Amino acid sequence: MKPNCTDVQWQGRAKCAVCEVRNFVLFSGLSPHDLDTILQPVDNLHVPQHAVMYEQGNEAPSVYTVRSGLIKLKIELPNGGQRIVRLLRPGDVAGLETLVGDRYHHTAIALHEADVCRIPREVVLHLDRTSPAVHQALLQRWQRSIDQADHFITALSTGPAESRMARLLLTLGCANAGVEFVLPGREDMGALLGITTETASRIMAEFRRRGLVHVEKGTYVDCNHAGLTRLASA
Amino acid sequence: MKPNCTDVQWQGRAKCAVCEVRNFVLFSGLSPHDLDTILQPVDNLHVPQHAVMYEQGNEAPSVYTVRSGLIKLKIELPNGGQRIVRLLRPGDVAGLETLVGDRYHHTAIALHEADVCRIPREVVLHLDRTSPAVHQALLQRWQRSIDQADHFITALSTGPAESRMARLLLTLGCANAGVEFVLPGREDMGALLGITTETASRIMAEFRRRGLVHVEKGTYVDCNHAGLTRLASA
DNA sequence: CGTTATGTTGACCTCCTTCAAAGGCTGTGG
DNA sequence: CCACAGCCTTTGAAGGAGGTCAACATAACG
Repeated sequence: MKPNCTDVQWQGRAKCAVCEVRNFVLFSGLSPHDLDTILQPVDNLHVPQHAVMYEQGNEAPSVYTVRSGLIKLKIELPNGGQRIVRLLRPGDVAGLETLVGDRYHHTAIALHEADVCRIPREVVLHLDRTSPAVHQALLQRWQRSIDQADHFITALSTGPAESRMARLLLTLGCANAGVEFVLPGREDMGALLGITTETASRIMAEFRRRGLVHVEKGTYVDCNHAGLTRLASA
Repeated sequence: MKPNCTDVQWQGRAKCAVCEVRNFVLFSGLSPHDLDTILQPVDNLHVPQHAVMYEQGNEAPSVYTVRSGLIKLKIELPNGGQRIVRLLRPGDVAGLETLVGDRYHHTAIALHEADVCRIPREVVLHLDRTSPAVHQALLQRWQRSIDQADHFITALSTGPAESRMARLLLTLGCANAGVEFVLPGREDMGALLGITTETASRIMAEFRRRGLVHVEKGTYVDCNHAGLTRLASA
């Protein structure tokens, strides 16, 4: 039996007042006092790579905000497969469906080691009612989810596999400079683009041969932004 | 020059108090008095088939609720093509992005003759702030958009074209009984599924040969629900 | 140092696109 | 009323893109 290193780990009560991405996330409109009193029940969690935050169909007691890392939201397909429908980065919110329903609609898994805050639905509902700023921020997150879903349809599910892969790399933050960014495994790429693992592998290999991407030492990726952009719009 | 029968036509001020789908749409929580006073600026519009309600990138002054008919939301692709990212039926809302931004994110076109109510963004924003019921209804519509987008990714953009087409027909309300429902043109089917018009045509022809659907006199469609369901989960 | 997941590559075949042409439906004008 | 144009749909043939199955390599991990 493996050491249980894929379990979500509790890091303690969140210290929202000093949170470095607070202005970025949901509670930018709250006063320091509100932060201390209202946000008591917020937990600060560390999510190791491949750990499951919550599962599709389960009771949904909490909303999560991403502080660092990368989270994938996937949906199980009737035929046993799976499809990733969203990628969440710092500042994004997961589990908003809890505000209008009682079940999670996706399974949330960390693609890359992440830190998240777990907020009970009641806290969010209360803030939504009492703080116009939080309310507005919520609407914005909701809209952001929609925009991202649209992007998955138009950019990652449309056209030949090669173009989609180029768009995925650009979406992941692929820049000319050797900026480190998370490169998902081939299987996840397949689930993101609606293609098979083998095809994902072939395309990545081809990109490497053509000098469109250089992968060094794991996740350190260097890529040809211009070349990928050309492919993306084909 | 054709008679301009594809322009959106003004039908007069909306009479929300007697609207037959009111309980279905946004304002189910309002008192009759509120309906009369607050909803003054709401217009009742008739949208002929193929008419454009609004266009992607344009200034977004209004939200629309669908009272009857079928609306498609499409996005222009960089390479000149287009992709339909959502289908709106009675009770659905279009243009919610106006509440957090100032541009429409899609082009909205009637797939089938429709009746809609046009509501100025300020009215919706005001009601969102003052009526908890409307506020909750708004959140639900937002979530519904997300669920539909997810459905487009998992059901209409995943797997072989034949399965996707089966899922599309089921999504459109294809039932065993000879229920009348709107059958989009082949080109729209292609834009819905991310396949070419020819492939859409071929698959529909094949479905007809196999007795999975019967099309009589235009839009009157009879289909084999069980058979389509089998294909859909393949 | 074997064992197991993950990535790569090849061969083959199916599915889908592309390009092209023909058929059918509708509206318009003679 | 018919002829014709225009649009949508259907169908064909050919080529390419991607799926499938299988073998192998590489890397992670006990």
